[in-house]
Amino acid sequence: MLSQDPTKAKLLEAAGEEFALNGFEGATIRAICVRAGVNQAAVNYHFRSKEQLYAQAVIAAHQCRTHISDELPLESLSPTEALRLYIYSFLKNVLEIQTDGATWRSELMMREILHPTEACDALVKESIGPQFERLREILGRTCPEADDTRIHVIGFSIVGQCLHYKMANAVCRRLMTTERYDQLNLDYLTDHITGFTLAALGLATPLDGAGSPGSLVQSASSEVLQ
Amino acid sequence: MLSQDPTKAKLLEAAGEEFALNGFEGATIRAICVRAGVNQAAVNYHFRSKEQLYAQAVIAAHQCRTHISDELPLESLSPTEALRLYIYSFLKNVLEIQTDGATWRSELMMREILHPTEACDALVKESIGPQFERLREILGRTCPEADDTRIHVIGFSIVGQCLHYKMANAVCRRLMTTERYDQLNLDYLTDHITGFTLAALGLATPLDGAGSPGSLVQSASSEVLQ
Amino acid sequence: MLSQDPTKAKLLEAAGEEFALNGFEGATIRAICVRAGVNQAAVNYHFRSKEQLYAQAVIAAHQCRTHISDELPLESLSPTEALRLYIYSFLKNVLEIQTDGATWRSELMMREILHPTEACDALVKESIGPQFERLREILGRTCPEADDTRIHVIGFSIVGQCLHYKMANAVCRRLMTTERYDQLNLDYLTDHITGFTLAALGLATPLDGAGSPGSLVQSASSEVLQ
Amino acid sequence: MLSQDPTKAKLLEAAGEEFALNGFEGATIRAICVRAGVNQAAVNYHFRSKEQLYAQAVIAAHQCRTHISDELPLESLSPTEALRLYIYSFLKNVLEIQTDGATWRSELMMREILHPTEACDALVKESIGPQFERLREILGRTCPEADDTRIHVIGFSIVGQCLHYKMANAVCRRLMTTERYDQLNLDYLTDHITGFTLAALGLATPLDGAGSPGSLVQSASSEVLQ
DNA sequence: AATGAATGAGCCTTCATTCAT
DNA sequence: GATGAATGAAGGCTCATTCAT
Repeated sequence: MLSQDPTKAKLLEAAGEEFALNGFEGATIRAICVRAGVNQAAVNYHFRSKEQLYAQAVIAAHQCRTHISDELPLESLSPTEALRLYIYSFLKNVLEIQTDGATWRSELMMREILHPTEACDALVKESIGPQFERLREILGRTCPEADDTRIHVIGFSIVGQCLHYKMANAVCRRLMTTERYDQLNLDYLTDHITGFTLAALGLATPLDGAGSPGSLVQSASSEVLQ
Repeated sequence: MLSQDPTKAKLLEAAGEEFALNGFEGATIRAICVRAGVNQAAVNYHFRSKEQLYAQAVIAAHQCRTHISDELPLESLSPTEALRLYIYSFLKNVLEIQTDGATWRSELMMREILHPTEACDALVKESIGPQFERLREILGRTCPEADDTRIHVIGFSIVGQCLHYKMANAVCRRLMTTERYDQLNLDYLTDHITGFTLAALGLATPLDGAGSPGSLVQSASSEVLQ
Repeated sequence: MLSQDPTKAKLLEAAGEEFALNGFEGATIRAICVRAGVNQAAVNYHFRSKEQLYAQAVIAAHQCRTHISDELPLESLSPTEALRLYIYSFLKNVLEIQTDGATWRSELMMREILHPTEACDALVKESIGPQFERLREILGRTCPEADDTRIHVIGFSIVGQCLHYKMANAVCRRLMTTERYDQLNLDYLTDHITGFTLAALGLATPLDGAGSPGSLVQSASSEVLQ
Repeated sequence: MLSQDPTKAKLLEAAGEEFALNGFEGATIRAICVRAGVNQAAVNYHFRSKEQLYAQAVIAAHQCRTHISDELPLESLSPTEALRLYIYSFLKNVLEIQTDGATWRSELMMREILHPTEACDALVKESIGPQFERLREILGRTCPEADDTRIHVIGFSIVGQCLHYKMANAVCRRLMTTERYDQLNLDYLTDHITGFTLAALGLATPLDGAGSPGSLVQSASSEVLQ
């Protein structure tokens, strides 16, 4: 999928995992090559340096992610339904409740977002940008009178709410009791963020804390946050 | 304030800046000691290891931050006003539009939040926890019917919106034109997040994008995001 | 001339330049192949190893040099004239005041002379030896009573004087002012070494420093040492 | 003598030997440290890099050499005697027929002379320059009418003759039979070069090859060239 | 209490070489 | 015959740490 060359592909995969786990400085070429099962000199042969391997790994990682735009028929839904579906899909991606259970792609992206390198441009252009564009389309339909800047900050409010559970996961866990924290599964968070947002946009009744709106999405999984 | 020992204090300050700038692995003891103007062996002498220096530096850093709870008389305000003041204060802290212009304390906290170490417990207990508790008090008054879990996720929604401009700053910048990005100063963001949140809670009219509610806080500064 | 195989020839040429410039250890196979415009594996394919490439390059290099014995009709000259012509020709070769301006062949020979490898035998046998033999013939005519050992050391005295300006060029330059150093062109050195040698052999009046003997060789060039 | 610091001194000594033996590129820091019996990281601690270690080693090496100017009372001798003594001393130094038998200092100097680095300036200024100055003083007395340039080239003729047996030793050996080469001991070469030079300067009868002038210097050694 | 010197481990990179095609 | 891919070994260097003072 990424490359016909098995060595290069193995290296990108292994590098992604190591960089996600230990960061750029913390990861070592030796560990990457051991994980990939290739010779240590292969990194400098296929990529010129550790830096370039990192950049390529980041780009390769997000190219493997499932894009929301690919799987969601947002146009055929009402804005309300589309928004809920978007948030659900975004959360699922972020919390990486996915098929293969590989959690490192999101980790790598979070690192890149917080401390951008030269790979950030490509990441935004090819992955984050199009994904955010889908959100702006939805919001454009729900808030026809908002200007472009306001559409952006509304989008950021939505994305920020979702990403918080990835970025500040450790803090969230420590701020709650274990029992309460365990309630924060995908459905609960989807309901909350969707309800919060729709109410803010005037598309639903404000939160009163009495109950949660029914979930539009049938989800068999109720995994808690990792 | 940090320590009676000048060498130790200098070391903690220098370590905080280096760790914030380069991360734990990227920062070197040599650079820290050069910055602090002390001998390289001093780190292992005063602290036992690089790890412990990092932990102490994190704790020392957030002890210097101005706590919202210290400066805001939230009890004497209406819930709406208190919330706006909280968001304003939080954003100002996060965006580090502060007196000394030292941006490294927030950087260090973001690193610790995203990749928690043993210092995370102390950070939450002594700094983030009390701060979040103030928010929960405000929310408890505005949403008397919400249970504790819901109070938490509402709090996370607020905090997540604010932190997004710190965490994903590089991405936000790339998703907008420079002109629009430059609009996102402290006042604008305070207005937006406050309005978004109040509407979600039924304390204000929903956003329609037509205009921004007037600012409760008189702010002389209109600094854009760094 | 060197080889029918164009790849092999290009490799030898490129290797000679790289080895001359950086020495055996300093030169890399990659740089040689880049310069030759061939694949990196070609060296180990055509030659067995870096060592053998070096040896072949040294031999190939001195095979391209113009031999004094080829261009000088020493037999038809008086011993005095022959000696002057030999010294002139030797100096010209050493100082590499030549047509193509390629200075690397002499460099390579100097390296081999100072730190002989297995290529030294061939170098002496095929290039230096015959050239020295011509000098011995001349000296045999001027010093008929000298034994073979003395002929050798007289020859070494002549060659040593000439080579000094190649070998210790950097030192000579630093021992003189720039103006005086610039006087040391081919004619001046030919006159000096010839006069010095002829006087030592009783074939001319001793040096008194008053002036230089007229040059037998008409030289249009007055290049200074490089 | 070089330094009070034992590690630094050991390192300079070992580095000199390794660099003399294998050249800058060929010598490895590991071998140097093994020879010096110190840790490999000591090189980067005391000197900043391999380059600077090399430069310091060259300077340190020639500072240990016995200066002709220190041991020869040239002023009390006739010019002829002084010249012979100078040549004898120079040859002894070059051929390194010395007490400790350490041949590496001359080797290192030859390398630096042929391929000068930044250490060359110091080498000329502190070691070669003063030594050559003594020769110029002697020549100034024997050739009162020669200008400065001519004094220099006469000096180069003398030094060139001597150095040839060091620089081109391998070639000399190959150009002669072993029996004849073995005749070239210190006395023989001193006699030859002195006679050759004195005759060239009109201070002795020209060479006729019949015999060698008696040696002024009583030498117990008759070592052949190494 | 504090420091210059020294160290073992490990880093990234480059080397000459070989392999599979 | 010739080459892109891959490799084991070693390179110089930097790291956090410890030692002796």
